Amino acid sequence: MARTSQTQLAVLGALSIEPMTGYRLRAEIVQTLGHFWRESFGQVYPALSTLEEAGLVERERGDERATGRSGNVFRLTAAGRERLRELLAEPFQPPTPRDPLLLRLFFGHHVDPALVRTWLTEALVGAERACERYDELRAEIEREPDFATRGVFRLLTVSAGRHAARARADWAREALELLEAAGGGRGPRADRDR
Amino acid sequence: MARTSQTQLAVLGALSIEPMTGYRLRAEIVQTLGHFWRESFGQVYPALSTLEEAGLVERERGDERATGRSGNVFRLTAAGRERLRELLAEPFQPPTPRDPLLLRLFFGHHVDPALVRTWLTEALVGAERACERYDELRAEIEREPDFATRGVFRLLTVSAGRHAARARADWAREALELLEAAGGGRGPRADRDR
DNA sequence: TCGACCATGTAACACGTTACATGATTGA
DNA sequence: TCAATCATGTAACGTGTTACATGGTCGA
Repeated sequence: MARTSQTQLAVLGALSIEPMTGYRLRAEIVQTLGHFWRESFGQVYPALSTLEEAGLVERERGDERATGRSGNVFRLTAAGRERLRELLAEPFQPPTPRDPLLLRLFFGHHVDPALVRTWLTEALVGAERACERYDELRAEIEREPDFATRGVFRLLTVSAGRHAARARADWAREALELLEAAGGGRGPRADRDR
Repeated sequence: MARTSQTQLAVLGALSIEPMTGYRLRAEIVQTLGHFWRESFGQVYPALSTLEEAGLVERERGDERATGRSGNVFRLTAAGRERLRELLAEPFQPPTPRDPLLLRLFFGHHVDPALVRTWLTEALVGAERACERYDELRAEIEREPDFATRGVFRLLTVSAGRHAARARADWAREALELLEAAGGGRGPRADRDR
């Protein structure tokens, strides 16, 4: 139940900014919420139908003939806006994430040290790049006209990403240094423990 | 395919440390990998059966009568150990996580500023507590006997959690200050935009 | 006219959680 | 003897991804 509403929350939220087609909705989610959220077409379209049945969004057909036209524009109804506020007010708990890098790293003694270094280097580079993108994003947002209303909150989500990326980069660098110091750094040496 | 192997990887990895029952396996995953991984019983038992059929793990019955005995102990076979190395060597890509707090925060202008402050305060407190737990964990690991082999890698995963928690706490504090400064800090004031 | 992109939807499948049914062992 | 904990497994459900089928529009 808490889970079901997550997609609805994202969809209602996105439509609260502007009415759009399902296709564009998905694109906006990728573009704007992309660094902390994701939805696939397979979720967006069914969600829109469900929300329509519940009277939370309205479909405006661009044209009436056959299937495959210039797109249905969905807009929030008053009930939908109310529902959005309700969902936002509901309690939520962050799920323990699954981090594939850490899972592998935990069993790092089973693999070639060079591979472990590759993992960490990739993580480092990725995190550094993410940092830069967040800085650019921040600059963009500060230039935007609607800064006073939504801008602050958007900025906060970017800042969260920035902090996380910075931390990840720092960690990866430290980890590389620590492995170097621990002496596992020289040459491939797969273990034969136990 | 990449996904299916994730659970197998976790199970094989855990069994590479020590043979155990499904129940204990799950408990170890919660305890030891808990800050970056999770598996439910509903996944662990089927995974064990699958792995057994594939000859990657062996089941040792504690006792032969009826169902519900003192438990089946599973141990890695040679093939299982090989498979673990294979899985570890396979490429992987970290999925975009879904952060329910950031999703809500992004639409924060729709809700009472006091609620937003609650969200951030909870995030701050939670992250600070996590930091402390990570520090304790580090101390524990450094005292352990098998530090030389697995210890380093375990330490790295703890350090990753520590960095992430620290970053989250810093971010939450900054966010609270920023909202305070932005003047949204005084009294409930739900928006009536658009 | 052709490819890129906009657009809609579904079906199959993979992944994961929760709840339930069942029973043994152990220590208070 | 009673509760807690160890232990096994499944069934139902919900969530989420991928691939496919289909067609419109628009600019090169």
